[in-house]
Amino acid sequence: MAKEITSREENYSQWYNDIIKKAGLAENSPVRGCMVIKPTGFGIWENIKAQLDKMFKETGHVNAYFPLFIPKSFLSKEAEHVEGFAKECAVVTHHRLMNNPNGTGVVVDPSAKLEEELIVRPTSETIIWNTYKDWIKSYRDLPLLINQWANVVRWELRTRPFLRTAEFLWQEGHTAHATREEAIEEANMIHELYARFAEDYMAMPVIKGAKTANERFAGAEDTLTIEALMQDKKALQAGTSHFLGQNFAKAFDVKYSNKENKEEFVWATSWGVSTRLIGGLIMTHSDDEGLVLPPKLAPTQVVIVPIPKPAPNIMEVAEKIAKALKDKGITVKIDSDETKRPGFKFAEYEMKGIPVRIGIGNRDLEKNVVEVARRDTKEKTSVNLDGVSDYVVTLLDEIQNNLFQNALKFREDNTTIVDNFTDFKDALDSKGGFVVAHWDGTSETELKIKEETTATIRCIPNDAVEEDGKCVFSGKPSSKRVIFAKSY
RNA sequence: AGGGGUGUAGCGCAGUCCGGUUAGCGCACUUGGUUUGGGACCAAGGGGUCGAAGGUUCGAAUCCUUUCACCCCUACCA
Repeated sequence: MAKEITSREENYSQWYNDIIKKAGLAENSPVRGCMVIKPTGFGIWENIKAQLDKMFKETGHVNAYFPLFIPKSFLSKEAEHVEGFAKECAVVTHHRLMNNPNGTGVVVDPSAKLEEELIVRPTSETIIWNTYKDWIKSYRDLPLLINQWANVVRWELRTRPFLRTAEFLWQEGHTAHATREEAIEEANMIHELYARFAEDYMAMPVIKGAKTANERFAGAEDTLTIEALMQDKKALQAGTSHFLGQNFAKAFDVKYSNKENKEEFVWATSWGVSTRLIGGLIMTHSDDEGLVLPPKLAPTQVVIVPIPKPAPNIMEVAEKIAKALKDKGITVKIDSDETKRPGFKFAEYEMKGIPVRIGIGNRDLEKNVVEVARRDTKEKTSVNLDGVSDYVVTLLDEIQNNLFQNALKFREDNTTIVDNFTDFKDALDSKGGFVVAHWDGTSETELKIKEETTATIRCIPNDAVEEDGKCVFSGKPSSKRVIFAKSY
């Protein structure tokens, strides 16, 4: 049978696109850079969302919703912020269409021009801070801990499904605090939360660290990031948490009265993860046979494939197993479609990344067993009927853990520590991955390295050890190593 | 943004150089039958403004002009 998925070795980008298509995650839409997220892809997002939402609520946040459209003037209130986003904003200029007077179709009605143009939110800081201005009067109103689940639009030139799309889904948290320390603590706490989510649920190991000034969010004082390494040895920024200082409070005049009745500007954070995580998920675990999903985020965790040979009780057994699994909180699908042969289904479900497949046929039932196959290693085991559900529960855990360990090993194997620029370039060219080196802390050096190698500083890791060293590029003194990589 | 490539049925493609009946093939789809432990087989069907617009011509998927979209590589990008 013909290979349906291009191998990673042959063409990594094509492999990525093939996975998305063949696993039914998403497809392109008539609008450039926008995609239709199909039920399977959206199912993954729903699981990501459900878990993160729970974690946000557990840490005291509440959800709200702010408008899609933002008055153009809002964006210009924070200088760096406008600089960061102005080039990629969709702008609404009119509010009405009319029949084309010279022919068929519709045209924009020139008489329906808006007084003030609206931009489609590329992120919501401005409209949210404009609102917070009215909500925050006293220290008693703080902290304000709000999250929203929304879509945003950034008019990107070059797009890739999930990784960089013109419209994407995300959550954005926006918090206001009385003190600098409290806001920094909030940004750190969310940073840790993101890392925990990435590792425990996505089975995607991440490096926690701070962005350099060059890579920081437009308008932030400090940007914290989780960085993951993809199978093509490129880094993916998977989630960011920003300490915004008082920049937005000052731009939107958000003040509160403290206990001494003195007016002060509030301190802010914002933080987000997006549907980009799905791209990260694909590129962390999947193989040349198709998608591989960590059990904790798989929309369907187990598929049961009955082999329809004369054995009257096969469906009965399948139903029984399905019920036992559902009782344990596992999502199960029974595929009883008799127009497709079992072999086809096996290949199909592997391509779709369903973590565990259970095959039930005559041969098994004679021995009172079923065949349990795991997607990650493709191993098959005969399991006694009585213990199937317990076995599967344990197996799902094991798969989740195995995926994480494999990804971690991959990252370790592709992390190189270097002490001079020759080795630095060599490591990037011959091996790729994370390159750990001393840096003198200047933007100038960072940009020069970027020019010469295209690699950027992904982050200054939280756990970097203090040590005396020399910048790999300039030779100037450095106190700790940072992570360089080519990135998405 | 530069370079390269591709647009013909839902998907993958042939046909285009050298214009000529009714535009083909594989997969998928529909119906019937035989099958079913790693991508089944037989038979009969349905499905196309040949990416779009304009032009040349008796005649255009094919030639010319314009345009749009997508893919790959390089660059850019939070």
